[in-house]
Amino acid sequence: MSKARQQKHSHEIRNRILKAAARIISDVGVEALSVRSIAREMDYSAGIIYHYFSSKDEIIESVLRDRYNEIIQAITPSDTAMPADEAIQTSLTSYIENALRMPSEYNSIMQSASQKVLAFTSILAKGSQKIRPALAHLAADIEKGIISGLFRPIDAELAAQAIISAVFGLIARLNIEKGVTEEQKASLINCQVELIIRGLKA
Amino acid sequence: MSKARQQKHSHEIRNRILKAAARIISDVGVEALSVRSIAREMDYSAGIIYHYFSSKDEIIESVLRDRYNEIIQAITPSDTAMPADEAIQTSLTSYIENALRMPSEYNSIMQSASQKVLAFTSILAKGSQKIRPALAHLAADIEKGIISGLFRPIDAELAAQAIISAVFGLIARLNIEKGVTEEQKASLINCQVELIIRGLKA
Amino acid sequence: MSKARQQKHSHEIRNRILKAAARIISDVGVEALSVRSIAREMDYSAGIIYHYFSSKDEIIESVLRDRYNEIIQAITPSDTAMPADEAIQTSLTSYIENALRMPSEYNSIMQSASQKVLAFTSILAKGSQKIRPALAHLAADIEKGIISGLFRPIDAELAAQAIISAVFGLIARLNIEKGVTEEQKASLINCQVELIIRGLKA
Amino acid sequence: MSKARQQKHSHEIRNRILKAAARIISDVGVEALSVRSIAREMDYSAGIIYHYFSSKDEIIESVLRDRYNEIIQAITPSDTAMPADEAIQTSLTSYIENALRMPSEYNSIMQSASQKVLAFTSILAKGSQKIRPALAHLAADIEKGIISGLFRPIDAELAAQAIISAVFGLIARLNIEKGVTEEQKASLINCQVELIIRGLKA
DNA sequence: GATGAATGAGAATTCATTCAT
DNA sequence: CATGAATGAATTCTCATTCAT
Repeated sequence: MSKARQQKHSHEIRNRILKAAARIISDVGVEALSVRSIAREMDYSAGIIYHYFSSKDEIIESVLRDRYNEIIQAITPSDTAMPADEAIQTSLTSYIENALRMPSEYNSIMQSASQKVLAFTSILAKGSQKIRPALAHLAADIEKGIISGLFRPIDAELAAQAIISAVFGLIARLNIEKGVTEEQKASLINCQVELIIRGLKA
Repeated sequence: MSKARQQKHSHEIRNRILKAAARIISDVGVEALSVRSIAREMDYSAGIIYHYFSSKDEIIESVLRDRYNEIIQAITPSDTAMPADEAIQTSLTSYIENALRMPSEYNSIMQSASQKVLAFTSILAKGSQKIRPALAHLAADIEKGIISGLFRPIDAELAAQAIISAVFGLIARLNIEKGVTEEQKASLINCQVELIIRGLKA
Repeated sequence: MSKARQQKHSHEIRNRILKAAARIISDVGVEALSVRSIAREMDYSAGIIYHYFSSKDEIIESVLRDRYNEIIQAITPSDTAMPADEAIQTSLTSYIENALRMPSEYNSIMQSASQKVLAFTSILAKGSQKIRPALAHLAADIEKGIISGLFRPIDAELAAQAIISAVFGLIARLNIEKGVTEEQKASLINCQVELIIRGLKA
Repeated sequence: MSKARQQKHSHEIRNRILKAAARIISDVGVEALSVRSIAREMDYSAGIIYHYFSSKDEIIESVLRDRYNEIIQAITPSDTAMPADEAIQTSLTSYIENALRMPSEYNSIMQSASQKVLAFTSILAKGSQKIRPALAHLAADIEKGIISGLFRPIDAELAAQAIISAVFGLIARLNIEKGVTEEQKASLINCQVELIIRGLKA
């Protein structure tokens, strides 16, 4: 095999491992993920996994990072023409929808205290917007609202952090409490998003 | 030993077990709590724990329930004279302070999907205020604000649910992200609480 | 308390322990009998049991001995007027009925290889009839049959041993195989008893 | 290692596990068999056993089934020329001999009330000969005897069930009662087999 | 006489990881 | 590259027994 083909093959296997792990995490949660379960899912032996990853944690981290990126890509720079309040509402709503689509993963990601995971999930430190695009986008929208006079003057990054945390809280609880009706879910989401946006208003 | 003294002794051991469990949960989290670790912490044999509790889960549940009660007791019926916005600010702030004082426990409690734990932590279902005093108190304060004209008309229970979720989200992230300065913490809390209260205003 | 009363009391407690143990063995089998389960059943502490018995095995042995005696008392010296075949049929049938009434105990007794239990259950050694009344009675009936010309000449003790073993085998299997209908049970018993008696006939 | 060799190796280990388990069962009985004891016997770690078997029960069942098959293969369709009484005597005698060669296993098998084991040991239900070859063979021999006029008319399956139970009873007791001399053993076996065959005769 | 605390050994099972082949 | 054998430590829980009080 040529070096290129080998690398491609190697890459493929890595992906299969990640896919298998993702499926398991999605189905039964990170806690129930075992290296053997990945192997079983792939129809491979458990040992081989250590050829591609140095530990189970590395796999988990990789899966969670991917999912995280999928989820936060809902928060993107808004159409410049769109008023800030609408832009934020749109962003938050689709972020929430994304997150609710992968409950197990979202909670695993956002509740993880692992250094590796925090490396891409931490948002609260001052200046975090410099390394967290989603935070930066949200802060930018807030800033836009302030400039346009729609929102009251406020530290935009701080507000963005508080808002993302709030939204995270609602999603996390919705993912944990199983018995909530779809209708109630929608009401809660609306209520919280409205609360946030009104809270920003001048 | 007299019966009384024996009972006292028994009660003490139970407490020591709970304390040890609480310490471990606080140090390394519920996931890492094992019956053996409790025994080790107490310098006892593992078996004896089953003299006092019928299962590990019973211990966990007991610890978490206790901590939960400590934390939510911050949200109590407010002074009738106090304006609703102030009352809510006070409640939320001391709730947050309580929760930040036991980071590991708070997160364990609020992130637990166990039926036993959800039995006292679930808040999102419609009508939850009937069984959740803290939720009821918060909703009552919101209602008071609406009646007094301070707040806009809104479904008080729904708003209370959205607010508690929001606050939970911030606390949970603060507990997870270790490197946040105290100053930044305070700013975030202020910012979120203000956002919420302004969001309620008429 | 007078010495006599004390002894009486002590005797009563012993009996309560045995009763409790008997009930548990009957309900869930010897394997599932634990000292603690006895204590629970009696509403006493586990420790006290060791005041009255030196070990769990001693209790088991005592219970099994009692039950054994109840069961084999079906095999008693027959009415001298009754023909040997009838006498044996009567004996065996009521022995079987007794045994089927306490399935768990009977199997525990007869399947026990413990020295203590074998001390009263062993029947196969040559000369066992000298120490095993039931065996002696059965052998006597066989002898009677031989003398009366009803049965062929045969070593009566040996035949008695073979017969009791045969009957034990049927009972044991009936106790183990749960799905056998009452009708089938009766047929099997009849069939075996008839086989035995015809086998003895001249 | 080649695939073939590996498979062979794997097969060998499985066999070693089964052998070790069989040895322990033979020495101390099924009740005392533990996964750890197997591992100890093999000088292996306990965990590895779960590489080859999914549970302790699977091992037990496998051992018992194997032994059972070895034992009952004594009861096979008889030479058509041989008279029924001789055929049955031969069958039963070699069945007994087989069983006495593995006392502990035989008793474990026949005294087991586990569903898994009963799946191949139950014989008493009406119609069992359809699924139990040994029973069918014995019933066939009885039938042959009836047709040839050697035996009295009798429900052949029922008789076969009663007979196997009888023989089981004798074997079980012989296995339990250790002190019986070889001579006495032989006498008892002869006596019982003769009793049975005479019991069948016309 | 009676309690209940306490131990220590035992049970089955699972798992991440390593490594010879 | 890939396998599967193997380990060792971990898990919860049960139990007979002892003993101070």
